[in-house]
Amino acid sequence: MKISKELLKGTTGLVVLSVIAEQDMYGYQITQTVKTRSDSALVLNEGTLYPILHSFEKNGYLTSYKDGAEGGRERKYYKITAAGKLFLQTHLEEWSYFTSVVNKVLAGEN
Amino acid sequence: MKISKELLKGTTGLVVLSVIAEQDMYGYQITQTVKTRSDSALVLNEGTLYPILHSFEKNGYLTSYKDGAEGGRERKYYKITAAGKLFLQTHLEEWSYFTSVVNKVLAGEN
DNA sequence: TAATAATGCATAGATAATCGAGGCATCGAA
DNA sequence: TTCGATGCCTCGATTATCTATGCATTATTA
Repeated sequence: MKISKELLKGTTGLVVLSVIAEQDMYGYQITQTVKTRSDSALVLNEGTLYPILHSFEKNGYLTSYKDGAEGGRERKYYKITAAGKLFLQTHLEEWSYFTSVVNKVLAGEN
Repeated sequence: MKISKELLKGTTGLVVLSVIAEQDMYGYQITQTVKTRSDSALVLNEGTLYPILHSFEKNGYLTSYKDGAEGGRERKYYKITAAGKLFLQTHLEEWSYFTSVVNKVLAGEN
């Protein structure tokens, strides 16, 4: 199923930070991880991902370091910081609350 | 809890059509219904709502008629069409699928 | 071996949903 | 009579994301 891009707005940063929180990752790896886990329903465009990574690093939610995979080519890994974990926690709660509230409205409950 | 406006993007049309599907409503009534049901978490700005109503009417998902509440002031009511119901059904499924997929990625499942 | 696909990072202009602010009118209550 | 709530509407600004592009390396395959 194809998901309208408008629905995706606002969740991209959450998803990105969430997968990095599990383990250090580089950009391309993040796009593939998200794509695989979502059965290709969520596809992070590079034009969306890289600006987010840069802004998160600038805001102190991520740090980055270069590393080569056993003599292979160099990649830029991102690692979540304490501030990033706090930010993630806050936005996970926000996401949960948001979906419950929307579902409540859609269900016609008062 | 305050919800970031970015999260809201993409769900606004769905919410609007959903409440009108239950009963004919006028603009101001829609904002109040959504606000009440969401415990003030979702607030539809008029600058957001009215353009959506107009575009839905233009696209054939809604029709409108003027009516005065027992000699009271005139209001512009919106009514969902068959095409609107189909559109709603499709987007309800999309919303459901979207939240399940995001939750799956956030949960770290493969 | 040469072409092609996949990997990998990055930027720039265009798009579009929403916001914030404003305009205008009616109605009921203090 | 003034003010908050109701009621409809428009417009410019904001901003997350998209599409397209550029460039380099590595693996595959014809």
